Amino acid sequence: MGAKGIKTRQQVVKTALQLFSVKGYFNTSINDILESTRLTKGGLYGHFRSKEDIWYAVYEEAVRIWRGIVFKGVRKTVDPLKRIEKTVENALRDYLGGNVFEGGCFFVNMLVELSGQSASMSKQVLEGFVGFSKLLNTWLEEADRKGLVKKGLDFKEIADFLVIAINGAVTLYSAGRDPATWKQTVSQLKFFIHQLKK
Amino acid sequence: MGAKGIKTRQQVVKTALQLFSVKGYFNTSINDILESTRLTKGGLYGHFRSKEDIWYAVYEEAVRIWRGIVFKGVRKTVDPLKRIEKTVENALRDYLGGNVFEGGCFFVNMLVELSGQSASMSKQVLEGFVGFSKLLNTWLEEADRKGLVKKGLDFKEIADFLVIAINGAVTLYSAGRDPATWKQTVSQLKFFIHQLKK
DNA sequence: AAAAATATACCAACCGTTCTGTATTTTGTC
DNA sequence: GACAAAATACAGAACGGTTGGTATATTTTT
Repeated sequence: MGAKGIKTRQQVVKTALQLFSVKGYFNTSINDILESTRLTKGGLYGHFRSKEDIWYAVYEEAVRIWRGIVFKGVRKTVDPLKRIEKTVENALRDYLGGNVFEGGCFFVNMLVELSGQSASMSKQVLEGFVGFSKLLNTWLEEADRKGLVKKGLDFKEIADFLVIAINGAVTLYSAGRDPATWKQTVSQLKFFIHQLKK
Repeated sequence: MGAKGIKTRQQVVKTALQLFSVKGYFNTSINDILESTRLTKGGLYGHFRSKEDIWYAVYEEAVRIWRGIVFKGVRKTVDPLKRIEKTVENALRDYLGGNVFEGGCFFVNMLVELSGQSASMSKQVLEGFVGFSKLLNTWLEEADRKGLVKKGLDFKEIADFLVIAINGAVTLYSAGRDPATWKQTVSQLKFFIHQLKK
């Protein structure tokens, strides 16, 4: 695979990512991708074996982008509660509010569309969310070990709730495009996290 | 329009509602509806002018069903905070957890799929959510007038947050089908509402 | 018999995919 | 660094099947 091929392949992935996020997977046709990339069918199918194949490549790219934004400046944050706060803020203000994907959040859109349609694809997305929740969970346990939070909290439930609230903001912001949606959620979740402190 | 016609029309709406909720609007074909209803195209297009026309009828039916479940036993609840609590519980336990629509929540699914695709259809769905939030808002103001809640609360923000959290639970429950998802959300939101009290 | 409901047959446009042929790069050899 | 051989990248036509929708004929209900 030469340098040229890699470049056009990346271009296809980049283009398909935006198209999938706006139009959805099923309602984005191969022709849509061809028109946006100025490729032809032969060119496209030289890089990907199928439409589903494109989706998996797009998913990986989306994860790469998402990680870069959501975990920016997070590793160096020592206080685990501050780290959670920072991550939530990044996810809502910079990722969601930053309109990184034209159609809102690629992952939520795909999760909703593919649930009950493609077991393997929706599983892939769902595992991403589960992994995110588990990460928040470990940070909560770290806060517990450091004696920063109240006793008797259900960390899994709290981590899940954070992910749930973020997801809810995504669905409404994607539709209404009112920045108040994610701003309010940041504010409410900061308050929520504050309530956990000792 | 005779009795027979009304009956088959209702049957189409009922069937299409389930299909749309599972497969989505675009990925449900007219043929899918025909196979499930054992009708033919001529029969179907005698009742509806277009696929979009079917969707609007389905939307109204979905609202009817949703209202029946979410507001069950709510009107007779005098305490506005209890009324909110009851509504949230109905929405998560009976509506979402009751698997009323096979594919999860029809409204959230449609909101995600139709945003940026059909302005008129997604607007219809979004207005439903806005209306729900406004209703919760009026109940919060009622609670305020009765001196039941703390001073200085942003009622719109709180009402929006409740809707957002419910929506987030919907997306994750629809995909994972783990009842813990909505149970945890009920628990967290009850706690959240409790915090508002004087 | 009139009216309503449904069936049949058909359309042009589009779907994802595969095929063959042809440029265009990349690579190995000198 | 020049040059041919090999590998890669791309174009474009064609495939069988499906899409939403329509016009007309037939059956069923009233």
